[in-house]
Amino acid sequence: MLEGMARAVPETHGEILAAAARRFAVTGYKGTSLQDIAGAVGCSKATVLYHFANKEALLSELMAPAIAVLEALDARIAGTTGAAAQEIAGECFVDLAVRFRREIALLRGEFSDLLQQPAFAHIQQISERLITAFAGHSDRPSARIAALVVLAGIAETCAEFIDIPDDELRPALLAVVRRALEPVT
Amino acid sequence: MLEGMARAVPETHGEILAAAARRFAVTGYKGTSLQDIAGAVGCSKATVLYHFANKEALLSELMAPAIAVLEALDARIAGTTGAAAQEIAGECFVDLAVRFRREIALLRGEFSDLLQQPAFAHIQQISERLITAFAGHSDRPSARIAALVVLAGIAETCAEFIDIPDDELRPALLAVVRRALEPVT
DNA sequence: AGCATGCCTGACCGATCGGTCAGCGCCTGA
DNA sequence: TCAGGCGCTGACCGATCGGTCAGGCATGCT
Repeated sequence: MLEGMARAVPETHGEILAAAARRFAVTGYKGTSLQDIAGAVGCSKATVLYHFANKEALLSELMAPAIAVLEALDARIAGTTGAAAQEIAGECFVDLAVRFRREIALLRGEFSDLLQQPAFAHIQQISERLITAFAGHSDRPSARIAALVVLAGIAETCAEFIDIPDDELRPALLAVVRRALEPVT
Repeated sequence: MLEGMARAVPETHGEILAAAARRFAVTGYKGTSLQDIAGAVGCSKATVLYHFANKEALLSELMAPAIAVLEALDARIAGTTGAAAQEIAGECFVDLAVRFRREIALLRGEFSDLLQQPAFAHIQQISERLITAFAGHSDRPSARIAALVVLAGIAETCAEFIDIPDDELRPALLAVVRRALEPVT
């Protein structure tokens, strides 16, 4: 059974995944039909649904790595408070957003819709904790507003700048975060 | 023919417009069907299409005031440069975003899609000029990145905080803008 | 009375969506 | 040699979308 042996042909699963990632990033999740993906791969729509139980399963598998890192981020900021929380959350989130630009791009605007699905239910809580960290655990509304501006702004900006190199995007974003967040009293 | 006379019944046009604004702000443009709107008003889908040529016409009429103010903003920032451009653009845009929160909310994520339509074609150019102004007309990539973070962050935040009073949201946003934008060299 | 006009509607249309299903060809192990 | 599973497909399904259309029902003018 030599499991190291190269399997001859069947890389369709991965091809579908890659094509879906490309199409979702441009047209969004709802805006991309299974037909579109199948066409990009060069197979039939039925083949897509042979490799993935349904459209949502495709999305889940596509988002899995990003979600794993997001959960790691959540654990990382769990014990922090004040200015340290702001700094650590800023660094980690910018890193995540830059790395997973494509995954963020495909959620454009559908974020709140897709979040409703049970598969992504806990992400809502994580983003809530992220905002709290960005606000330096301050109760002041202005702190929370600044936190949301930064969070949403970074996400949108990463989705927009998909082509420029990471090394250019990351430090610029980090600088914005450090400037924009309200200093803890 | 006494044109001042109160017309007896027919306020359906306005009711449809109001209901559409409410539904769009929650479900988005693409996510809201003409059925939904008709149901909210209490009339048939055919009635909606009797008062409006098509779905896009409904959106256009809904967005008209916001677009008018946006164009005024564009004219206002036309002759500015450097730090003055940042300050004026910031004040005007925050004002616009807060006032037209609902209109912004209904574009959530569909912004880039709807922008393609000829009716909103020039908005793309306006937002381009807005980013340039936020960047203080600097060519540095980091300045443009900061500008986009601020622009997108404000829009998203306004769409999120639809309930809190203007007087609370506006100053907080202005403070973030002044902090976040990269100082002109 | 008769006619026109404005507002509204149910029925219907073609297109597209996500998803199902029976069955095809092909490779492989017994 | 042949049975069986794997990858894949075209045809099809019900639902929903935006949009059309002929006609109903008042109201008001002549």
